[in-house]
Amino acid sequence: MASSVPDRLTPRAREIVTAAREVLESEGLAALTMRNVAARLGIRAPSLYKHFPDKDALEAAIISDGFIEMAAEFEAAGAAATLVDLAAAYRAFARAHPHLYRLMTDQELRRDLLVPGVEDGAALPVYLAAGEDADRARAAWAFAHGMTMLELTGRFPPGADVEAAWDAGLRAFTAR
Amino acid sequence: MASSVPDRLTPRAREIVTAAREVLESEGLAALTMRNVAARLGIRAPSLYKHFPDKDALEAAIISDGFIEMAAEFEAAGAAATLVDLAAAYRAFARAHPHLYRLMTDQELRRDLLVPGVEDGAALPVYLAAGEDADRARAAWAFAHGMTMLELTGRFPPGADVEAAWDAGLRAFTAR
DNA sequence: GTCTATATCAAGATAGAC
DNA sequence: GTCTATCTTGATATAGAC
Repeated sequence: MASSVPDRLTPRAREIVTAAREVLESEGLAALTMRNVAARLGIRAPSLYKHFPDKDALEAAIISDGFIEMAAEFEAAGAAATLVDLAAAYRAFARAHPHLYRLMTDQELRRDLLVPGVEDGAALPVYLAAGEDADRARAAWAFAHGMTMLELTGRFPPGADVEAAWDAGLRAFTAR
Repeated sequence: MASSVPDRLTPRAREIVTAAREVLESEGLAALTMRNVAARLGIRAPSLYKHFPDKDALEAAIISDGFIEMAAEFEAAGAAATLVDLAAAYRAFARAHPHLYRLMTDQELRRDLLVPGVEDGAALPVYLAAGEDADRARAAWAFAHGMTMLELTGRFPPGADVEAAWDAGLRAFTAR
């Protein structure tokens, strides 16, 4: 069933965000330029500025979508999802969208440009799964983020058992 | 007491690395350009290419130094250092040299350009402190890296108790 | 070891016409 | 909503003289 929630963006702006997302995911962050986004739509870069004030605004639109989708993945894990469940969803999201993940998490965040509430929407399930212990939730998030980044950047040595490292960390965080 | 180990670099190359390191640490990764490095030495960018084949080689020299210094910090924590001790040293290093830390850890690593062994030299103390359990060592590293990056990029919400999050994670990893 | 001159490329953004 | 033309800036790197 299709969603009937009205889009926060105009139809043309939505097309631009879609194109930008495609450029990002297929060619990486360095390729996310106004020229490349425009080219994917068959237009010229200056035309984009009639729909977004600058590149930061376009990036923020992509990032907001990312948080909304991440929150949806967490919700799909169920209201009773454990930290282990959420870690699996988190890792799957990052592996499915590695460049988007880095855009969302690996730099300063222009919160003033985001759709209000999207960051909290993704964080809340983790907080709940951590027994409403904010410190534990942040530590578990840091572990997942660290594993994800080291995995995405190829920092573990060749032959390292990444699955086993995830398991070892999750065991630590869920031991009693 | 001064070290008597002969430098792997020529004297002029060492001066260039020092200048590059100063640019990086004081102005950030985006400012680490051949022009800026040269300017700090009072020369022009093309002159640098008589000492380093390209920018990647210069960056690799900085990164190699970083690993050597990180290993030295771990050694200063003693042969019986625990994961908690090493985490404190790791965090202190990252906070003292945030831009260097990101250069070292937050991207693909050109291992072919590094001084051989420097990466392992920094990793070994963690492996030992983790009871020679490679999976546990990698998980603990990921936690420390994730906390460090989230801290450096300002991703925790204002008012978050970062110390408490570190403690919560370290407690998890050292619980029995 | 450093210089000038230059090649090459590419980025974000604006003005103003259509 | 898109265009062309342009501004401004700045990056890595090479050739060849001194």
